[in-house]
Order: sequence, then structure tokens, then C-alpha cells
Amino acid sequence: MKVSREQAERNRREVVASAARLFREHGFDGIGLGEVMRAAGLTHGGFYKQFDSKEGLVREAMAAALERGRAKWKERIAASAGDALPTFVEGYLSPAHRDNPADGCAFAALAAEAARRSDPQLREVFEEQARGYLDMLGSMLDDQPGARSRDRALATLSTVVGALLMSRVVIDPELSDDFLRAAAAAVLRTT
Amino acid sequence: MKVSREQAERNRREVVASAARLFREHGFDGIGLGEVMRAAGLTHGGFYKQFDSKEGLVREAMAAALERGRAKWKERIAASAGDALPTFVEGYLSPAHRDNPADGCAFAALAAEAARRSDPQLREVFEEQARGYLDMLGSMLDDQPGARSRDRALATLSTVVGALLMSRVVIDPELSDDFLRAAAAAVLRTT
DNA sequence: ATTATCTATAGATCTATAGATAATGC
DNA sequence: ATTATCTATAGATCTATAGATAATGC
Repeated sequence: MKVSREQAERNRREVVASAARLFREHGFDGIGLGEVMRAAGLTHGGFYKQFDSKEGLVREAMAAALERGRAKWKERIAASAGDALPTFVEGYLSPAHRDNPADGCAFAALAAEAARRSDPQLREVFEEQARGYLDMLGSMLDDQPGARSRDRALATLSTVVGALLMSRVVIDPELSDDFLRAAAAAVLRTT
Repeated sequence: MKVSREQAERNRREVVASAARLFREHGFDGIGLGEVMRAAGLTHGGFYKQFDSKEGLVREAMAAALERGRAKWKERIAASAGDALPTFVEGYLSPAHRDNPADGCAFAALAAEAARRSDPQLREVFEEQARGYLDMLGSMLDDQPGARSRDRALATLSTVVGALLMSRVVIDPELSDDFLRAAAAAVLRTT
């Protein structure tokens, strides 16, 4: 039942990718290692040869999810003909993003849970990625009278993450859309 | 071991209050019924005489936490000499609120988890309270050229919830303070 | 007599480990 | 010979239930 070193490496990455999806979809405590391994096509007994603990997988999965998400926005912005900020804001605050948390932003899906976890290394991952997002947003924004670009990046990230969160918890589709639309308009209005 | 009807009613309310605190502090899955009952000074076996299920308690605890939170802001605003919006925003985005999730806003602490739960009635509770917050904020904001007060309430709620969330997950106290400060400034600047 | 709470437990699930197995890689 | 993965299981925990107990309230 041993596999080649390359296959083992592919398997490991598959476990991290499955975990990144399933944690965003069900929360850290909403999914067991058995189900994560099964989603990766393995059995749960093999987990500890590759990872130290569930907490270690949580850490790697969040680093992968946030890094991948940020790279995706950069690609989308580069590929777009329009301005960077509207491209990002309209994509981030789209119904498609709201309706697909498994593939979406890990801040909106899991930052509250991450803040509660005892593992400080997990919060380091979120902090490092927050700085990455702030750099990305800061470069899209110019200093303006009354607010430097970094402060506007901090406020913009807060607004889009909060709006996505609120749009997911309410049931009424109109109210949900209103959060996305009004937050996008507010962010773009201050530009 | 029976107690008077009034005492039983007090006990029930104490269970809901303990749950409201403990869920905000540890998440819905991070705390068991045993610990909730123990925090209320009871044993876990007595739980099902008062509640249908853990999900029922989650629902009642969130309704209580959000209703109580909203009432607290209204009191604070009424008692304050200053304008309503700065009073709310500076209180909501204060280090004290950030550092006390057990007593703080349930949107920032638990909306992501609530959105994932299968119970639709829980999301109804969040939606109803979101409308309450939007009404409260809308009444603090005037229509302005380019944005009606309801849209500004939607964006403001998104911004403050998102900023509190982000301020809790990062480790660096400076970065955490920056989220609170920059979000407050952005919200008040558009006034 | 009724019933709020207690002790005790069933049944499910979850993390982590032990030991077996079979394919890799020296 | 080494090792990635498998089957099986230990030990902890969690929700929910059963039946006992003792104080309330008719």
C-alpha cells in the first residue's frame, strides 16, 4: 500500500486542498479528519504520517486557501480591462462569491473561529494574509485628502468582509443582495 | 429537587444567558451542554425539560444576545451628550468591545457559523436583528446626495462588523488597533 | 399528584495511536 | 529495508434519554 514519493506528495496536497474547501464549508469543528481524508480519496488512519495534528492541517489549509484566494484576485485584476478596485470589489461582493463559501474568502468564512482557537500560529497565518490583502488594496488606492491609502485599504477590507458575512447569514435574498450592493457602492464612492 | 415555578423560570433564563456568553466566547461547537448548564449552576441532565435541543438553545441564546446588544447601544446613545453615530461607532469599534467577545456583538462572533447551520430559524433570528440594527443606524444617518440612509446603514453595519472581526484575528496589537481606527474614521468621514 | 432537577448511561462521533500490509527505492 | 497507507481500536467527549428523587402546588 506504499505509494511513490511523488504520489505521496500529491496526496498530501490533495488533503490540504480538501480540508481548505471543507473547513470553509462546515467550519473547523464541523468536519472530522475522516471526512477530510475520504474527500482526498484516502482513509483516516494515514493522516498522522503526513500531519502532526488536526490543528496543523487547519493551519496549512488556511494558508493555502488565503494565499490561493489572493493570487486569484491578482490574476483577475490583471486580466481585466477595467480599473483594479471596481474589478476586485464587484467580484468579491458578487452573488457567486456569497453562494460559494467553500471556494471563497477565508476571512469571511473562518476569521471569527480562527480568532477563538488557542493555536497562535493559526492567527499568524491570518495576520500575514491580512497584510497581503492590505498591500494589494493599498496599491489600488491613492492617497486622498483626509485619508491615506493604507487607512482606506483597512476600511475597504473591513467593509467587503463584513458585507459578505452579513449577506450569507440573512435569508431574504433581497436583503442579502442589498448588503452586497450597498457595500460595493460605498467603497467605490469614496474613491 | 423540584424548585418553584419562578425559580425554574429564573434558572431557564440563566441557562440562556450563560449560553449567550459561552457561545460567543467558544463558538456553537466549542462548548457542550454540560458546560453551559454548569455555568448556570445546574447539571446537564435537566436541560431537556427546559429546551427541545441544543439547536433550540442556540436560537434563544442568539436572540437574547443580539436583542440585548441592540438595546445596550440605544441606551448608550440616549445617555450620551454627543451625536448618535460617533457614539455608536466609537463604542462598537473600541478595544474594550474587541477584547470582550463574550459580551459583544454576535454578528462579528457568530454570523459565519450561523450561516452554515442547517436550522433556518437561527438565520431568521439573525436576519430580524440585522433589520433592527439597520433601522437604528438608518435613523442616525440622513439621506445624502448619492446615497440614501438605508444604503449607508447597510454599508456602515458591514464596515463595523468586518473591522471588529479582522481586529480580533490578527495578533499584532498595532494592526488590530489600525482596523478599528481606520474603519471608524471611514464611517464617520462619509457623514 | 405533579414536576424540576439529579445521577447514570446509551449511542454516536472524533482525535490519535498501534500494528499489519504491500509497494517503493536503495 | 523502508515507508505510505490501511484496518482496527482506545479513550475522550457530546447529545439525548431513562428513571430516581424531593420539593412544589393543588
